[in-house]
Amino acid sequence: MAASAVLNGARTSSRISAATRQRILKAAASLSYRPNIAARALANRRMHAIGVAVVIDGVELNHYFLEVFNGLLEAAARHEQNATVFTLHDWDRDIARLHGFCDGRIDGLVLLAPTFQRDGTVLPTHTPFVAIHANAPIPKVVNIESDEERGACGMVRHFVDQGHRRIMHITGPAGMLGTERRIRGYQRALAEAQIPFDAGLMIPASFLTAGGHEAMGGWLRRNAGQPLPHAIFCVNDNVAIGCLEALAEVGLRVPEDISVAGFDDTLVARSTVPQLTTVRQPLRAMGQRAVEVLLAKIDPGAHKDAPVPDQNIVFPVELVLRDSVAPPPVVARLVPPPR
Amino acid sequence: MAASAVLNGARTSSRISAATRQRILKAAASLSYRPNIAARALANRRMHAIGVAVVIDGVELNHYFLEVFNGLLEAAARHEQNATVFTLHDWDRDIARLHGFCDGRIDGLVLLAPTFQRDGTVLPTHTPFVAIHANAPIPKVVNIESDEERGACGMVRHFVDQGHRRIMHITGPAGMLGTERRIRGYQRALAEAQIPFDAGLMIPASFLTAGGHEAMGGWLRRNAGQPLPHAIFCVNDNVAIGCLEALAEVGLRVPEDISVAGFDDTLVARSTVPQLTTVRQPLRAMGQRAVEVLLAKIDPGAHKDAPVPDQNIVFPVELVLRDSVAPPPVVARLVPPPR
DNA sequence: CTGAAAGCGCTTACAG
DNA sequence: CTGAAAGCGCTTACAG
Repeated sequence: MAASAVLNGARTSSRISAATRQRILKAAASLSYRPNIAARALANRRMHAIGVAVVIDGVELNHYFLEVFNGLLEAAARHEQNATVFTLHDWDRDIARLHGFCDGRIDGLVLLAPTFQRDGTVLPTHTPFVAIHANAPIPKVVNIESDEERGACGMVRHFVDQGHRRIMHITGPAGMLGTERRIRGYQRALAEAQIPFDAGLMIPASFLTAGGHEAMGGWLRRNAGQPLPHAIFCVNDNVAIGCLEALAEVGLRVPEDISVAGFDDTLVARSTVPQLTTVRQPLRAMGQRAVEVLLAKIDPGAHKDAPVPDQNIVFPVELVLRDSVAPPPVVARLVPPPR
Repeated sequence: MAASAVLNGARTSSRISAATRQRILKAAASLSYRPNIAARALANRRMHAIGVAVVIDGVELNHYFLEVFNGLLEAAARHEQNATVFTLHDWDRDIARLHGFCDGRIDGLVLLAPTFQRDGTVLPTHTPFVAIHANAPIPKVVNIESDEERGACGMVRHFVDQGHRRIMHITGPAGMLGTERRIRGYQRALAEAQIPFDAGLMIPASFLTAGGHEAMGGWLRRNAGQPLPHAIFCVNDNVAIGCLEALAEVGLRVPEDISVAGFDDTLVARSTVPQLTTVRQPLRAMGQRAVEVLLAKIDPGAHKDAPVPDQNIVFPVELVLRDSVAPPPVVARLVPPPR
């Protein structure tokens, strides 16, 4: 008991005499004592570890994940928590594995961009959860999101301010909340500018670079000789990069011939040529906040200053103006023939 | 005892009658029993978790980490292990934290690109380790590396085959093994081609995109009007991207005016314009192998088919030829003035 | 085939 | 101020 009290610092109120304290410290040092975390966890019911569940397919660099994950790791380290990663293949199919993770090895779990399709998914009880970018509300789980509609609307407004009228939108997969919110923002900005919505200028992709490449490349092939859009708003930075690739393949210059914008402001947005104008989501801060909310949920007593919010947390977004957007060319361009 | 035997499958040899087996199974189901991992770990001395220690500064996207980490996660999942990430700031300063991690929460630890500078660093005993891309030998720790010197040599040979003679090398930080091995390969290929080594064509950078950008940008500014190199071999893909940025800033085209190659073949190498010619290290496979070696070290009995090797594991590298290398221009170029 | 018992290494009332 | 004791939820000889 005395050893436990001394070695754990002032966590307990019992008073230990200086003499025995020294005796214990010396013994611990000479034995190079290290507490066993499993035993401590068993007694405490606290692992000081949080889990992060995420779908990683490994096909393409997931910059989104890396940014959020960095934030999670930072916040976890700051609060002396470990972070353990659970990779899933599919949110619905792997729901059983999710239950398996909640066997005491973690104190709480961050669901990173969960897309449960089945209604009434039963999450493990007794394990606190928090979600980031959840695709649909999850009962009793706070979701951390950003004001994507406003971001999309702001970017399209920026296009309009630059003089663009024929504005294309490369969307994400159908049925995704992020996809829908961007479309709403896109349409709202068009309506404000009294630009009629043209369904032919909205083409679906995935969230991947390859998807953006295919979507844009295909459209260019099908529309050779037709008027080129003035500007393209892409559902995220990866898709924007794929779009840049497809445009480069037919010899179009960005932003001289056509403007392109992304969404997210992952670190790649700065390493494209030209650097990408995009909508910044504070992904790292969102990851940090997720950890803080989760810890408050795990131990409300220790986090009275920052209690668990009773509704979703919406982070603001901001436009990041770089080099991939410029006023449209004076002479309207046509789609060049495939090379 | 019976419950444990039944619920753990055939792990033990004791025979349980079908009747009690059913009774146990039914009870477990009706209670929706989940074993507590901490208690199991305490009894077993096995957490079924491996740790990954890595320095992440968070300033720049670490594609290298993401690739290796993906391999680690895949292999860990395949062997039913969790992977928990420990982020360090500095290998030497955080050695105490490293000891702290070895408190039973993990069964073994992967050191990802450790750079211990102090000699005789004392790693925790009783915890199995494996290293990837260690900067120096660590006693009793298998290191997983690749044949970087051969890769560097091969890439510079490729330059020579294309007709390049003035070949620049943007190196990594001094004192790093990876830096030195690439320099050795670079110099060997030059010697083979009887191209005299020119110290003015070897400029140091970091491992980061910003480092490549600065190094190349600075050199171009200092050498305006001088002959331009034919080709540039960069210490890794990130640096190559920074180099591409700096070249674009002064209006140089790759590969028409100058050729550029990277090293690693991280996924970004395919998303630059032009796509990057580079040396492929099988980073994902190296991550996977690290897990396998570690598991064999943790439990040699269960891995008799793949015992722990008694020396370092060296993966082969290969040249990946994309679009950033071409024969040099017919008319020699000069370094353009800064814009 | 079955189950009582000890032990894994901690923490925490609780009684001196 | 101090320390014996029970308990966290498992596993594993061991004795019936």
